[in-house]
Amino acid sequence: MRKTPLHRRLETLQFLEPSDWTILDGLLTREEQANEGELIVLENQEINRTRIIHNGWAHRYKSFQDGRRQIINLMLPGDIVGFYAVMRNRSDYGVEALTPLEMSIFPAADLIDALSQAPRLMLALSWIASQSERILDEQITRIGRRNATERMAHLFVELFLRLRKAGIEENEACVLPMTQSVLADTLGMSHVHANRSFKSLSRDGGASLAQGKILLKDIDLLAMRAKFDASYLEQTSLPKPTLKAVQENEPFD
Amino acid sequence: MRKTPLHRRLETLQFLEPSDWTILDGLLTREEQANEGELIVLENQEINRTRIIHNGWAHRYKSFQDGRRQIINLMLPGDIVGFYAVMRNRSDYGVEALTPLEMSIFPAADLIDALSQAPRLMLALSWIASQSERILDEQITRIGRRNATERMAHLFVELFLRLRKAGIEENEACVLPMTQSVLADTLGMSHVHANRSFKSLSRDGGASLAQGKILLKDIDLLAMRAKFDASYLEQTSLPKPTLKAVQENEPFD
DNA sequence: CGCAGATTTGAGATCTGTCAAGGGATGTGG
DNA sequence: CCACATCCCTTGACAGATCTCAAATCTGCG
Repeated sequence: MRKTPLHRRLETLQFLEPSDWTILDGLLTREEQANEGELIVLENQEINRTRIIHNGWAHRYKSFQDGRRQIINLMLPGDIVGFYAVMRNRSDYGVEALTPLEMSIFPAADLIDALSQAPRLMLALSWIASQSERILDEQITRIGRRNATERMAHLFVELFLRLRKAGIEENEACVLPMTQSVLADTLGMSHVHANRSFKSLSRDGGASLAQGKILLKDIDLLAMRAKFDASYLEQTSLPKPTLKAVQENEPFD
Repeated sequence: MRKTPLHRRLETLQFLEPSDWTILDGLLTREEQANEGELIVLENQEINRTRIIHNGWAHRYKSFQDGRRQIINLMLPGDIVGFYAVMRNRSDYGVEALTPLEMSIFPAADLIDALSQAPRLMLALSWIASQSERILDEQITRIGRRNATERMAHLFVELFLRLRKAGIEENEACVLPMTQSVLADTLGMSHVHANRSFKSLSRDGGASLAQGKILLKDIDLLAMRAKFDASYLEQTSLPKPTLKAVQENEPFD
């Protein structure tokens, strides 16, 4: 099995044993592709598949009857789509490809089987799940308590760092394949205001537009404008007590 | 072991076997109390305990150096605090008691042990975790794409329904133990504007104030003002394929 | 009573949204 | 190669929502 961004994220844990990798790779046998703009998951539709993104971007969104749309999270290589799919009979969100996508796909129930067999894998994938949850936390904080430019700069820095962690090269991580409307729906603002905020960032030299793509030019500058604190994304290893706990029970202090 | 709100939530699944309940109760042996205003979890501090709320309210928040604060989620009876604590060495958020609290507390690593022993329990608690994630999704959508009054009405209805699912009686579920400043920090607005929005809801008879508590008076009315769609909270049972999958492997169609 | 914290209100400043229109790039068909 | 359509970006003007500041009122409590 080739090394996917998910592999790279999990490798940094230095925690899984060969048998765990084998079980993981057992899940990643079937591939799926999608075209730009394709809907991978439909809102309010049954879901029973889990996907791992190997290449390309997608977004997870909710839409209103009156046309409003909120993008909840951007899904990057190494992210899991429908981790909890087996626990729910309907999807409360949609997922749409922002670029052509390469993914693995498997029945969500297989995940449960794999995790019951391999506690370390369970821990490792829960670690991924916990990261997604922290990213949602930060999205809430960003939208709730930051103004438009801060919000945008903050998102840019987050995306850059997430891409790096998935093993995407720095120069590739600086190109965001999204329109300003997508940006607006992610940040909870109008596309007109998103444009004004973006212009403000590009005037400073933090970002620019090239071939219809957003280019991040000065991450440090963006981080400063966003008052960025990276701690919610940092995690190089599982804490020691955890590592022990998978082998043997730990006494309660 | 007495029947806690968590028990009641899990019971509705009609899915756990006696042995699972035993393992769960094994986790819930040690109790912890907290006073109103007490900090249960400190921001940027080590965490290695998981808590189950049995009684009372708390909130999970992030704060900025300049004093801004965003409440990410309100934690109610039956909710789990620090489900992923074992996977991270530091907490990215704080948790503060909004009322006196009764909780169970145990080392986060014990959760892993319990879940490795009991796949059905793993599934059941993941189901709880997936609900929290959907609630975060909705919080993002609420803050990102709803105006102030819609936001507030929407939160009120969500809280009412969450409390009901945790087995809290309807009349008790209509009393929210939070100030308008807490409400404002939850909804990402200023406390002044929160007050104006609240007044607008109370003028219509949807809510009112009594003894410093927010009283929900007409849930249907609030739901209408919020254009509330309850699907993200609904889930009476696990889908059939899942139930099967825990016993035996399921063929991939 | 008097304090501390919570709610309420007004006024003005600021931010953000809406509407409307123009410009630029890209792709398609003639 | 041009005409045209489409999608995206950009801008201005104005309306509306929300924030900030400041002060008044209210409430529970010692």
